[in-house]
Amino acid sequence: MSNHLNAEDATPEKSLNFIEQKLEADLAAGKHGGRILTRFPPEPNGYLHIGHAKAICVSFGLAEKYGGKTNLRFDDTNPEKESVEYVDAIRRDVRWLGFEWKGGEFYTSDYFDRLYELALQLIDDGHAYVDNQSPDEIAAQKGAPGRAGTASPFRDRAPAENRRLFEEMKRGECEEGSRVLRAKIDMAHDNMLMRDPVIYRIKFVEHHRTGKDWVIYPMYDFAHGQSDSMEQITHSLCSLEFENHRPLYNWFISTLGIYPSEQTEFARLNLNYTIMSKRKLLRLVEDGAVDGWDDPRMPTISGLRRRGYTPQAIREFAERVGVAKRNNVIDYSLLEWALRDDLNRRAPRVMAVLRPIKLTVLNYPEGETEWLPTVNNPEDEESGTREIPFGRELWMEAEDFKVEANKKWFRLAPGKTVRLKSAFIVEYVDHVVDSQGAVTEVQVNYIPNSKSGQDVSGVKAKGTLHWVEASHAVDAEVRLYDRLFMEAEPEGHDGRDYMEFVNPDSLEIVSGCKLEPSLANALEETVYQFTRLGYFTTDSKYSKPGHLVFNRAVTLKDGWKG
RNA sequence: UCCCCGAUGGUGUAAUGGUAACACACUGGUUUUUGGUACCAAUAUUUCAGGUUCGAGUCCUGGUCGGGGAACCA
Repeated sequence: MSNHLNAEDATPEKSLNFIEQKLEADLAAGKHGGRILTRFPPEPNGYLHIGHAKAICVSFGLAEKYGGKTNLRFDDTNPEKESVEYVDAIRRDVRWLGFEWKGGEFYTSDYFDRLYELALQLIDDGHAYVDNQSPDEIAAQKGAPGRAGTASPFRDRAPAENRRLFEEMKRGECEEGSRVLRAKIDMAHDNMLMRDPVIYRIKFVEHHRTGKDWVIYPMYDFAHGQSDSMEQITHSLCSLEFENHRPLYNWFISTLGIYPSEQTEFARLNLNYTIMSKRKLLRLVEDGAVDGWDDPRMPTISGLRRRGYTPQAIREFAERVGVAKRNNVIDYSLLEWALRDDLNRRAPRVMAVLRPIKLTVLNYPEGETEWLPTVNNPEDEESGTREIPFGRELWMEAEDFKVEANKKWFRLAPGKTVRLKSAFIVEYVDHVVDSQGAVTEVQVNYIPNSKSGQDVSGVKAKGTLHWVEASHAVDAEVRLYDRLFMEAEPEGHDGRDYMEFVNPDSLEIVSGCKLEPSLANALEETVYQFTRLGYFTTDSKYSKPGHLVFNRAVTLKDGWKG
């Protein structure tokens, strides 16, 4: 191994994850003719979530890295739970993440004819049989881990009879549940999945693509590997839960003698304080615990998008999470870090006051306004400047004033002096309290020669506050979010339903917020930094020109331990 | 009870028989017209017991712990 201690420009070789290592080895060995073709195969029975985002980044990202392509394939073999709404949402989300399915768009349902032929081939070769037993009977004969199963009385039917019976199933001549087609493998196999798995079942259910054409549908195990094979997928990457399915995957491919796609499993993403199961997310939607699949608190891609997350942040997050075979639970803070890191560099800074109280500059002339220049983003020279109005009547954040404050308090309080961001230094004069004892107004004097950028006052102000000039302010509603679940692992409590842990305070709607005037024309899909408050974007569902609604994507990191 | 997989700081991920590293989080400091950012520093790691080897996180054996596995779901 070489080492580059003395080479200053030596970029450290980034180590490869185990799949990259396999890909490089396969490429070097000339496997698959040096071709890389992966696939992303969601079932259209729900919206994609952050866990899928990782899978997408892995399958699409790896193919991209090694000059290959990726297919998008909808694994639509169970018409009961699937719909075109989900198909459309999935296409939109993958594209939004920045990936194109250059290998093509496919549907397992497109292969129903071919799959049927393969089933016949299995039957003719004596590798499959029609079983007339009930689900309960079949289950009972499965045996148990460590205990062999027993053969179905129909296991040794002749191929010709099996073919006739299976054709009857296809023609819709049998009742649902009356027959299934089973692969004939080994009822004593250590892997329960190899104990003559059911591969076709009867369902008189209309399919969102094939309509009423079919009344028999292939099971996952009979459809997935063969679909991979038909598309000549070289590397079929999936999550660890399918490890037990790999022997079956390979059995069908070798028994059928079709293209040898290969399955490799990696650990799926788990995030704390949320859940990652389409079925469970669906329940949140159906029970009205959230405002749809794209509720900004949802870990769905569409929810994150509505919340203000960027594709870049999600992809960086997936990159940081890594690819390995060990089960993991990622800290939610890593996701937030990725967002802040991205937005810090790109988000325009603006000023907004969420919980306004009056800030009156006593020594500033009444009715006068001046426009002060301010930078759009200190991290980005090219973002330029804009002007914001300043006057006698301002709004300030209620929590930036305290009647009694100690030395560590940098904000406004009796005796304190602060800088108003991009404007002047002001010093406390007085404050007004209402009958409840709440402060409604703070009065200050400004120091005229302390103007931002040309400060010759010599006055030091420890703190800097955001503010908005009152006469030009724009009203808005702002939605603040907290984690959806109060428990780090809402699914990890035996005997307790995850719905019990839904955080009742995960949404806070704040109205009467005051924004600087430029925000009247806030752009959709632009995420702004509200100075000192966090990153916000207009809500795609509720925000309208006359009624602005902003979502807070994430707060700024708060280093103040006051 | 049987099969498969895994185990490295708080959380992830690397080290491919040769000095256990990187990121996030946490803590402290410097800079700062965002208590942000940036920068610096500090804390903290190989599941256990044997074995092979000059040398083991890595290989072998066994244990322990964790995950997955019996659906006419995917």
